[in-house]
Amino acid sequence: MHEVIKRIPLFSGLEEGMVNKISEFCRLRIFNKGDIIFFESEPYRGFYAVVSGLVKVYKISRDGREHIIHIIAPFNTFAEVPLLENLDKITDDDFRYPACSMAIEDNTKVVLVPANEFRDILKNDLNISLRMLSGLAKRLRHLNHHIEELTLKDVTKRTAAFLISVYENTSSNSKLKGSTISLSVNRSDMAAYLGTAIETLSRTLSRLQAEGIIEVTGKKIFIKNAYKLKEISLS
Amino acid sequence: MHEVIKRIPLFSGLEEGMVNKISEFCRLRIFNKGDIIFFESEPYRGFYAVVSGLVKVYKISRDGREHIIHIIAPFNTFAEVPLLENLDKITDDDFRYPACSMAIEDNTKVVLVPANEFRDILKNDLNISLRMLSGLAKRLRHLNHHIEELTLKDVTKRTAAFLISVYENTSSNSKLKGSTISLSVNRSDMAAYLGTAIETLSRTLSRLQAEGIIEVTGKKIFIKNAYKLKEISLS
DNA sequence: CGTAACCTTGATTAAGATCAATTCTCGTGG
DNA sequence: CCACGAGAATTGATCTTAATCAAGGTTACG
Repeated sequence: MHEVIKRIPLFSGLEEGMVNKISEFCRLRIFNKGDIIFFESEPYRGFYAVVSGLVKVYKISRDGREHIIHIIAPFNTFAEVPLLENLDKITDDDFRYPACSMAIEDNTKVVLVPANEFRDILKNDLNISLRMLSGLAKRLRHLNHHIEELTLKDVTKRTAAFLISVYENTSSNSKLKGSTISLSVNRSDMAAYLGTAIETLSRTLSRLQAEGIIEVTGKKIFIKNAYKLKEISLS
Repeated sequence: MHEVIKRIPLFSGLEEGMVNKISEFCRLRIFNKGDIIFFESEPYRGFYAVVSGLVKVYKISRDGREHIIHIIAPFNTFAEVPLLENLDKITDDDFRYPACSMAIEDNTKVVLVPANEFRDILKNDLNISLRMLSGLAKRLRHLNHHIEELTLKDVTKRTAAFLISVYENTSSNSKLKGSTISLSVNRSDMAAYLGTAIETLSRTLSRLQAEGIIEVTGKKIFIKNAYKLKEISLS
């Protein structure tokens, strides 16, 4: 556990004593694809850090539609909000998870950081508190961006932006010529993240392919014209 | 300035010395309706707290459509993200505001909290850092909720939810019988916040009126059936 | 009062959701 | 190794919501 904790940016670089202290009360949990990590409104236990695999955080509407708010990659944390909103409170009486989360890959490993124990540390450690601030600020920026995309861009632009972001985060060195990205999510999750229907996403990808910008083979997508794709995403 | 600073929740209850120190480098600014406080991409100076009046934080699309991310009421802060994202950095070289903001009432008073000076305080004061954490967490919850509304609910439900939230935050004691709320924003801003067009919003309000749920008179709206309105917002 | 900004209503259009039918993919067992 | 079947993805047809275009009506304020 010690080694795992050290790899989480929120904790990495802390002095050994502190890492040990934190490691003591954290718990490793393993989930398979489709397993629920927590439901919305479930009593709050603490926040999580993904160690390996992939996790989605999402909301479900009354009529069963799903919207994915975040897709959490390894070494990122999620579900800190209920903890931080109520730092004063001694007991966490009625805190609940504000969304659902689910593993979307088999053998997804996550660390549970229990609220009560961590709160005590946070309230006495400026360093950790500042790290959490940075983390939350990044999350806020991401959400702002997500809202901007959803409200000001159509499905084609959002799709292009999504592909470009995967493309740019895939650190392939030869980006000038086309390269292949491999999506870590299926169409259903991609659509739920982009705020559209599976069919609409499918059509959009087909159209981008017909226009010679990408080449789709299941979860592998060959980016033939990154420049044009970027142009679409920004328009 | 001292008295103003003390009324901002982020700072209230701090010891006098600290309040004085902060007051020293903050600057009060006054804007009229329609005045820009900052543009997107403008170099970052620091964050703001609204003292009186009303401020909107918004994004503009390429083709000129506007989406309002937040409407900031007195004594709340905005634009902290660039400060917090980069606490390590000594100089804030290339930090920019990630959205635009504008006063939407005449004589809107805001306090500018300069980034460099405040960063030094923040990095040495656990108390303030914890307060900022709570503030950001609340902001995150609000954004999550905003995204949920935008993606999972239609315009009618979003409008109902907006009216109900104004209704519930207006601490009129007699909520059982109908009561009148007075919107602080015009139709254009309300539509931009709800992610719809002015005309669609207007039609939606007319329909709710025709159904006997509300009674519209400009910015005054009489809530005739709060229960039904709430029901719509949740459906 | 007069004018400009704001709001409402009507008609039309467009984007995307939904319903329906194949087709594709991939893991499993024969 | 191949055939099968279930889930995933694509494609087509149609419908719905809300955006856009256009024209009046209201309100606020000098």
